[in-house]
Amino acid sequence: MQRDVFQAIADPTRREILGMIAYRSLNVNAVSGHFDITRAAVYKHLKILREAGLVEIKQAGRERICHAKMQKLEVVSDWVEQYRKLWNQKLDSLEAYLDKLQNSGKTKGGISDK
Amino acid sequence: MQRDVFQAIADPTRREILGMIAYRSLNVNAVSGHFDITRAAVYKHLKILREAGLVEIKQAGRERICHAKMQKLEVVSDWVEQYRKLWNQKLDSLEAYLDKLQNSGKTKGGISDK
DNA sequence: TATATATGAAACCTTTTGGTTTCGCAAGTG
DNA sequence: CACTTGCGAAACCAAAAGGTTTCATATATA
Repeated sequence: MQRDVFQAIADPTRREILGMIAYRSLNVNAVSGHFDITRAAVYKHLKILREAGLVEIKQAGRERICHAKMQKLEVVSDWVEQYRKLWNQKLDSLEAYLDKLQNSGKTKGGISDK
Repeated sequence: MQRDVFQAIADPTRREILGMIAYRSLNVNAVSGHFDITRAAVYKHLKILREAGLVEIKQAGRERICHAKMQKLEVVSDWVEQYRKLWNQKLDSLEAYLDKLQNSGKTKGGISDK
């Protein structure tokens, strides 16, 4: 439980599962039917997604319906977006600017002085 | 090479490395110095980040300077943001709406008809 | 030149992943 | 009730991950 969302979405099969059920919940069989791997393997992926909070499974008769909880992706969004300014701007000029900073403030270490 | 960015950022150590060098490039030793694991282990993480295109390493004398290439995160941003509307809106009402859609169009399978 | 620094890479190890088979059980159905 | 469906879980496996130690090599420096 409380598995890392970053790790949960690292696997392409799991991202595909999320895409499948994002707008339309499906039962376990329907999900596994879209893949070439066994139902058991898909079930394991679902378990990992559940542990990350990205999927909830509710019983309906003998079926278990998989619901995507995409709001859990917000932690990923937050992490990525904090760096957006680093690639949204003209990177060349930004890098030139940062290089200047780096060359003027060498005392902090990291890159050894020559 | 051409390693998956999602998998590259799945590891917390690698995300921390990226955070360290995002605004200020560092040499390999400086990066590994911030972790309790061995330099060799950090070097392996750097290798994975490099293979994903998230880090570039340039030689400078006997040092190798690690530069973060955060624009590579855009593929992650794109994937996540396509689902933002699913959690930005009042989810309860959206889900109710989708449930209606689901109950009216049962022919497509997925959830078996009762 | 001898020594110290900064890396790269190989060999080896343990745990985690991603899969497969197999078996058991609960819930609908004929 | 017997049978089919839809799952969940266990046992087992090979490969990948994440680490460690060790060794070789290139670049500075005293």
